[in-house]
Amino acid sequence: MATAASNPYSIISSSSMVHADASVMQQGSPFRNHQKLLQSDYIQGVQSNGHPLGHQWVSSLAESSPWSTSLASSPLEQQDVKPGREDLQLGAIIHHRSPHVAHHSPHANHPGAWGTPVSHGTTLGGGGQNLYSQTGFAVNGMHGALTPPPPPGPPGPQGVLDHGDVTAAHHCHDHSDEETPTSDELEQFAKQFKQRRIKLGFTQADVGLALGTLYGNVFSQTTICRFEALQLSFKNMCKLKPLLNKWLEEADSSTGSPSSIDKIAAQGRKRKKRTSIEVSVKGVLETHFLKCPKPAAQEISSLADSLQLEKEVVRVWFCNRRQKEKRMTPPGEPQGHEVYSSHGVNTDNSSCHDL
DNA sequence: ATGCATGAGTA
DNA sequence: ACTCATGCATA
Repeated sequence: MATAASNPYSIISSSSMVHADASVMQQGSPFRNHQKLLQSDYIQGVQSNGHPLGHQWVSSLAESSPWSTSLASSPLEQQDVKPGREDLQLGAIIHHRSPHVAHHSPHANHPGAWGTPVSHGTTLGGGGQNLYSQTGFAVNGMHGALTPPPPPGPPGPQGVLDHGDVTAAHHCHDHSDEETPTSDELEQFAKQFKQRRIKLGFTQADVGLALGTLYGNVFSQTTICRFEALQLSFKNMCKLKPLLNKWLEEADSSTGSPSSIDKIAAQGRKRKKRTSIEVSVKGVLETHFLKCPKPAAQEISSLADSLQLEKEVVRVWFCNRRQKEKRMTPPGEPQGHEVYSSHGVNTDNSSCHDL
């Protein structure tokens, strides 16, 4: 009975055969002062021909993540090292980094330097790809023949995005970091990255696509956004940083290397419609989360029953909640500059029994 | 920018 | 079944 409040998997067969040319890509607009009406920047899923290029990017990078291991409070979470298995995916165009095994970092970082004044209302998020089959973007707006975004004139109107070094601007950030960066470095890099990205006139989505075009790893606007906002795990940040760093160099120099056009086809995937959970229900869930972040299966069932939600929805909610809590920007807390030494995410598997 | 969702890898 | 990386769809 509880399965009534959800829609079945929406079968969207909107195979919009937009024969729109790639020139419609307006991503190269110098400046989108009009922060509105561009929610669909490139909804023209240029699928001139469905290249059945089926390949997947398995990017399972595992690096040591000295995150909360400084205060001798966390034994370890997912410390795992799998040396040497990065770009053996689809024969990527380039091979970066060397599979150095076990590079433990001295991690002089403190797990409490993650305060970052992110979340400004820049709101130039490009929006999203509304198609399940996002295929062949012929060429990116990088140095393609399309739209080299002219650098905007405004001399640094983004005052807030400026450097806000905690101590001093002394560390040379021109290192091609082969090593695990510290939290501070990541934070600093993220800020600078966003700043430069905006200056260059690229959207987060553009960057994600460019990464795919350049290195074979496509990322969505979401990921880029979360990177800039430091809303990823330390490990994840470390993984993405080199890629974004390279992109910065490329975008900056924009040397005349004809970008390789290797594109990926998309695999049709029917996704469940996003369930909207009412605020009141969310409140209940949060309350339960505080009591027990890891409820047992049966408890989830009963919870779902009382809330009239699918069990799966509740389960996923808790999973996402835990992830959110693990991220560096604690939920509900205004990203200021506060040191939080206690990441009270109890990792114990003890499920609270409350029936 | 973020909420809900998927899936690979793992315990 | 969980974690973790990632993203579609949405606010």
